[in-house]
Amino acid sequence: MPKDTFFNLVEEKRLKIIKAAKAEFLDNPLRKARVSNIVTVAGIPRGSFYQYFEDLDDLYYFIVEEVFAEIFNAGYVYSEMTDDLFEFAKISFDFDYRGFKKESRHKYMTNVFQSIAGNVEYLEQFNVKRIKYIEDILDKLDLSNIKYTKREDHVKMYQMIQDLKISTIKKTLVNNLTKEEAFTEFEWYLDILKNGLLKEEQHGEPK
Amino acid sequence: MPKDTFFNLVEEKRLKIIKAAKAEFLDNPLRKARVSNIVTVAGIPRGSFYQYFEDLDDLYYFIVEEVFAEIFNAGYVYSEMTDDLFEFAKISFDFDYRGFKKESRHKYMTNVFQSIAGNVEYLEQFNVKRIKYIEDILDKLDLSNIKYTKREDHVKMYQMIQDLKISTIKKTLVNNLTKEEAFTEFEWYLDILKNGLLKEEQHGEPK
DNA sequence: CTTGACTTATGACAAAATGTCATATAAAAT
DNA sequence: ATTTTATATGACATTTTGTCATAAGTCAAG
Repeated sequence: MPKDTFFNLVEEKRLKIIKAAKAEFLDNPLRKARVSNIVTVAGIPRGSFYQYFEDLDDLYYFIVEEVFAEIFNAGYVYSEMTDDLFEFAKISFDFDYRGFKKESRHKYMTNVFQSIAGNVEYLEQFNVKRIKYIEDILDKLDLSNIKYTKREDHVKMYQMIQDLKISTIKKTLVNNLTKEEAFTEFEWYLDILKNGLLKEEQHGEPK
Repeated sequence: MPKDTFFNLVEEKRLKIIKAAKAEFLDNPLRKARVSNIVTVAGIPRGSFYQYFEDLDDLYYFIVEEVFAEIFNAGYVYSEMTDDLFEFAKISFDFDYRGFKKESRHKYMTNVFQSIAGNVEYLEQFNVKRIKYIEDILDKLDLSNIKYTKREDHVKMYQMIQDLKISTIKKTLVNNLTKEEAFTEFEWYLDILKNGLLKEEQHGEPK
């Protein structure tokens, strides 16, 4: 977490630093980002940087927080548009997809994923927020057509959809899929989630 | 790719370098790994390092390759044990899970995921190998109980299972689940894949 | 066995980057 | 006004990287 000194700064200066940092992280994964570039662009002395932040990681995760907050907020907005789980999945897929494709966001988020994917400590605390978010969204959806009824099952189910969304988006990036292809793919996944892989006559009972 | 010079080295020296590198990558994500540590531990002059490798990344991805090759090979072995898709999924989940829990592997793989997760170029070339692997495995399985019949659908289906496996393992790490909990969770996912989320009377036709 | 072409080894070094610290400045409190 | 507290600053020691000129080794051909 940035130090108090940083939060005490006049807004203008604080925003200038954030802007410079975002620019640096947009161009580089954490591994290649440099304090020296940020202070130059922000026009602050090097010493000040270390008055505000523990180190580069400190600033980095602070900014990642901000971006996820934006994403969550967008989710809340979209959850007002439908109460059908799968419809919501598609709408938010659309939003996430476009967010990723907007050049600025896409490169940035790619770098974000790279940098946080294996940071277990960070993931741990992020997970708490994520579950809170999921529960909020679930409250707004009508799940009467779902065969599972426990809250924890619903959370897992939602996470499953979320994972598929992310992996579809990743695949889109890796394989350079068009928007239509990405959508078709995602809908294919949703279809399996709805109806299962097995032929109908083979279906067993849920546990 | 390491330079020819590296591959021309006498085996002993080559292995010493690989060993030192693995130790360094075990302790640190790529971001924190240092050439200086590796050369010290391996007992080679700094200049030599740059005779063998382009830079640290070069060595890193070379070693990652080796680890994935091991994982794939294990998959081939396990695919001899059953021809049922879901049974195979469970067996390989068990293997992957244990691999991750073996302290040495777990920390290492965590770092690996962190470092490659967002490297689109690397993922791109890795993806080709992955699909080759998936197709090999699919050939050994009996898929007559699956409602989808196209090869490309089978590949997607397999990737889906694979993604769930990985995300379950990640969740295990983040939430410190026991082996039993991890298994229950993974089986819950498989159940959805088999039978779907919707109540039976709501099932639609596959497209 | 010697010459020459090619490959490998080595560590000194310039350049880049980090994090610290003593000192200067400003702001707030008494 | 004076003291205390918070902030600003850039020089500096330290760490790390990647390069390069030179030394040493290998090996085939004459």
